Amino acid sequence: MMAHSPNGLMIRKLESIFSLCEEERQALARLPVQVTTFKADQDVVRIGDRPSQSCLLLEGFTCVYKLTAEGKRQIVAFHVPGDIPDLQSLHLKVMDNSVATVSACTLGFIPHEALHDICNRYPRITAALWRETLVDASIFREWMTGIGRREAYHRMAHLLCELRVRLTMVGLVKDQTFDLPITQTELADAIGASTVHVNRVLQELRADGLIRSKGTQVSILDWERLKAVGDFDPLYLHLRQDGNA
Amino acid sequence: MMAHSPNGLMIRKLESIFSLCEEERQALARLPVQVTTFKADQDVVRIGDRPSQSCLLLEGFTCVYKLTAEGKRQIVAFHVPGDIPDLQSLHLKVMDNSVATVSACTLGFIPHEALHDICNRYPRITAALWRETLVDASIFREWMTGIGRREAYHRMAHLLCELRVRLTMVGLVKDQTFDLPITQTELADAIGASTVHVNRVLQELRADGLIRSKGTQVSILDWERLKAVGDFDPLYLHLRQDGNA
DNA sequence: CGCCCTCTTGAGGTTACTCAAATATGGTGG
DNA sequence: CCACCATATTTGAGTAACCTCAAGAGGGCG
Repeated sequence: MMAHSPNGLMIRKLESIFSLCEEERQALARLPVQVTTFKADQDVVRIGDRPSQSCLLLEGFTCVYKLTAEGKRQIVAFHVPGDIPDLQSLHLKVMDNSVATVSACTLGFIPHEALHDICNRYPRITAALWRETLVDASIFREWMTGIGRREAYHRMAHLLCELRVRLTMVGLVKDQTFDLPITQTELADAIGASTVHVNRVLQELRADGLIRSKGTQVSILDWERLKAVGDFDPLYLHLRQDGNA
Repeated sequence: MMAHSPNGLMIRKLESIFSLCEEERQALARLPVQVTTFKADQDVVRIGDRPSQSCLLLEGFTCVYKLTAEGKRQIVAFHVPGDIPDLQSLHLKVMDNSVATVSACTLGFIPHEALHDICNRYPRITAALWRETLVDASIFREWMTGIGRREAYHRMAHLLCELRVRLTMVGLVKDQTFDLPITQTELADAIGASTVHVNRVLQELRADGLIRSKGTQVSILDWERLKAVGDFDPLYLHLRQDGNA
């Protein structure tokens, strides 16, 4: 659907943060990226692993999750094309979470060595990657606030708002509609609710005329009201321009 | 109680991650730090602010919090001496959360300019500070997992485990006892529960012989069982040595 | 001594969970 | 193209965890 050159996706992303000079752009283009495809529901890295590479998501959706001793799962993040789900492993040797595909995915693996190399040479690229991890952290804070202090109905609206904005940034939203190949069980694990409750909350959002869904396609029928219901303020995404276009 | 030189605290912290060379140590010692004291319950920075400095916590406890539209508060992090609660503002211009003191505090403010300067000159210091923000993010993930998937009784045990380990790292635990000047309302905002429920959960932890408290002093009576109840694995804190000494 | 803040207790109500089963959907092979 | 299977969604009913409201009991400080 997109992502011709894996490096191109990354370059475009960094360009949205600051203007790269020619030298930086070429250094990024030279990064060795090993492209691999995954089926849905496969672990990419697991808690306890010590990866020697990070993965750039080129196509599809991934999630970051943790399990409790009781075997319950919490999804702490979804990632969309252009994101680097395990960038943290560049500086934290042992994974404290797992990363799995949600849909079929194309991933580009970049050796840590190459990333360290480019960071040592180009401080602005270091800053941009650091910034990426800071935005991830900001999203964690926002999700935590939702899980701790908002009801499930509002959390679901909030999540849909966030996905709509992030997918817009990478050109995956058309006519207020985007593909969301995420099951209700996965949505439940993300918002900290049961599958049954997510089902009821989604029905309520549909009944209230906020969204519509056909298969994996989700359409937002009333963006302003959905934002209001979700208590959604895109500030925490730290976008250049806000994604309301 | 500690922290003679503000810079000393930071140097000791970074030394626990990697060995600084003399030049790096001196550069850190030269960082301009403006020391200020705060009373309890005061905002240090607010959501929406665009700080030109970051603050190093020298004494006391601070928290990071967000508010929902309904006016409910979620505390997403506590910080202990040696932490830099708003280090993120070095690369994210607008604050997406507020930072407040929980107890009376001493803070050292360091201009972003000086931090950028030292980062440009010493890539290993950049890496260490980046790593700090990654550990913060790891803690967010763990808290989110707790709030989403563990019951309040277990979350409270988990939080006490975490504070015990982090305070041990900075020498603030003696005989399984530490000072915890955090009200039950604040604990409630941190674990995503009501004050009433926190009160009952604490009583249960005491009745179960896991902890004891006198005023703001908390003693851990059975570390192994508290860890088990809290489903606590210190992996996510990414310590050099585990804090079980 | 009295005030304010925090902690504690009780009671009733709500959100959301679990268990269980039925229905729909989508992909696959005959 | 259809039958079949696995997976996902939907529904119902009973239950548990937790919340809100309200009021009383410390406890530290001016």
